[in-house]
Amino acid sequence: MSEPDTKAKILKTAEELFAIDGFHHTSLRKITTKAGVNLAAVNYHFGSKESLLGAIFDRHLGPLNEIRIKRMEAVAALAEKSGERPGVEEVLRCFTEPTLALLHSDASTGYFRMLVGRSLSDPDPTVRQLFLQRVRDVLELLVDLLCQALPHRSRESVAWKLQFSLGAMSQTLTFQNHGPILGSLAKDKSIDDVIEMLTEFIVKGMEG
Amino acid sequence: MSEPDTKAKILKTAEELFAIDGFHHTSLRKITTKAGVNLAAVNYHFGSKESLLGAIFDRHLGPLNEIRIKRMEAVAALAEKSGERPGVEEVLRCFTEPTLALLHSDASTGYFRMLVGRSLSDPDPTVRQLFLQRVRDVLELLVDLLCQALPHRSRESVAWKLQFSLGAMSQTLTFQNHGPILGSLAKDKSIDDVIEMLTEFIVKGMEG
DNA sequence: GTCTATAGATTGATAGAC
DNA sequence: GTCTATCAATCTATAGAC
Repeated sequence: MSEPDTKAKILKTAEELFAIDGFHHTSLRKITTKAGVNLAAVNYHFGSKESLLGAIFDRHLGPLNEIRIKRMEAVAALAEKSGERPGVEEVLRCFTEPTLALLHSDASTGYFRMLVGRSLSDPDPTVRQLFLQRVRDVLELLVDLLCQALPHRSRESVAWKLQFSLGAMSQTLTFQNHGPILGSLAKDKSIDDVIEMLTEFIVKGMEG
Repeated sequence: MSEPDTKAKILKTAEELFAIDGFHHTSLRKITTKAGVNLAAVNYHFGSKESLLGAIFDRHLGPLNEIRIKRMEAVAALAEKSGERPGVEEVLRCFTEPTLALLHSDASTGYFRMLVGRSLSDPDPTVRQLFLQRVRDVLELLVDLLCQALPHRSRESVAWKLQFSLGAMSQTLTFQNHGPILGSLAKDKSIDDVIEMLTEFIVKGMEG
C-alpha cells in the first residue's frame, strides 16, 4: 500500500505545528499523529527533527530567495546603467514585498508566514542557525544595495537599521491574526493596509 | 543553618538561564544545580516553574513601569497645562529610555534585558501571557499619548506602529551582544549609538 | 516503506524524613 | 526549610519484523 505522499504529509503538518506551537514545543508524536502517519516515518524520511525543519525552510525559502535576488539584481543593474543611486524605498521593497506577500497568499504558505516571523526573532541557536544560513546571502546583498542608496551612512548603521526593520517585520508576520501585543487595539486593519504601514514605517526609519 | 537567601539565589540564577536559554529550554534542575540549592526548593518557594517566571518579571517590571508611567503622566500634565500637543519623540522617550537603559545598567539587570527582548517577541502563550499582563497598562497609556501627539492618525494605525517599534526594540535588547541576525556586520557600535539609532528609527517611523 | 516496540534520557512536581 | 527518592509523563531516536 504505502502512501507515496507520506513525506509530503509530514512536511505540511510539521510546518503548521512548528508555526503555531514552535519547533521545540512540537513533538514528533504530535506531527505524526496529526498527519496520520507512523512515528518512525519522520526519521526514515528526514533523518531527524532538525533536518525536518531544514527541509521546510528549503521548500519555501528557495523560491522566495530567488525572487528577492532577481529583484535586487534588476535594481542594481538599472542603477549602474543610469549612473544614479537606487532609491531606499525601491531597494527595501525588493525584500519586503515578496516576504510580506506571504501574508495574503494562498493557504499553502499561510503557516509558513508565521514560521518566518518566529524565526526572525527566535534566539534559540538551533532554529536560528537553520534559518540564518538560508537567508544570510540575501541579507548581505540587501545591505550592499542599501549602502549604495545611502552613501553617507556607515555600513554598520545600515545593518542595525535593517535589524530593526526585521524586528518590525517579525511582529507583523507572527501576530497578524494570532494576538498581537496590543491585540484588542491593533487588529482592525486589512492586510494590505498593514503591509503598507509597515513598509512606510521601515522606509522612514531607514531614511531618517 | 538554612540559607535565608535561597529564594534570592533561585531568582537570580533563573533570570540568567531564562534569558540565555529561554523559559522552556531551562529545566528546574539546571537552575537549582547552578544556584547550588535543592531541586525541591523551587516548588517550595515559588509553587511552580511558571510562578517563578512571574516573580522574575515582577521584580524588575514593577519599578520599571513606575518610572515609565510617572514620565508619561508628567508629559500629559504639561501638555494639558500648556494647551499644546505633546511631541511624538517626547512621548516615545518616556517608554524607550527607561527600557533601553537596561542595556547599559549594572549587572543586576544585564540578563533581564535579554529576557525582556525575548518576551516581546515570544509567541509562546505561557511566556506571552505572564509578560503581557504586566505591561499592558503601560502600553495602553502610551497609545493614548501617541494619539494625542498624532491627532490625524487612527488609533489602530498608532497601535500597529507601536507594535513595529516593539519588534525593533526586541531585536536590540535580545541581540545586542548575542549574535544579531547580521552579526558580523552590525556589532561595531557603542551601546549609546545603538540606542540613539533605534530611537531615531522609531520616531521617524511613527511620525512618517 | 511502514509498522510495533522499546531503549534511554529528561522533565515538572511531590511525598515524607529530618 | 531542606533534603532524598521517586512518580508519572514526556521526549527523540532506533532496532527489527513484515
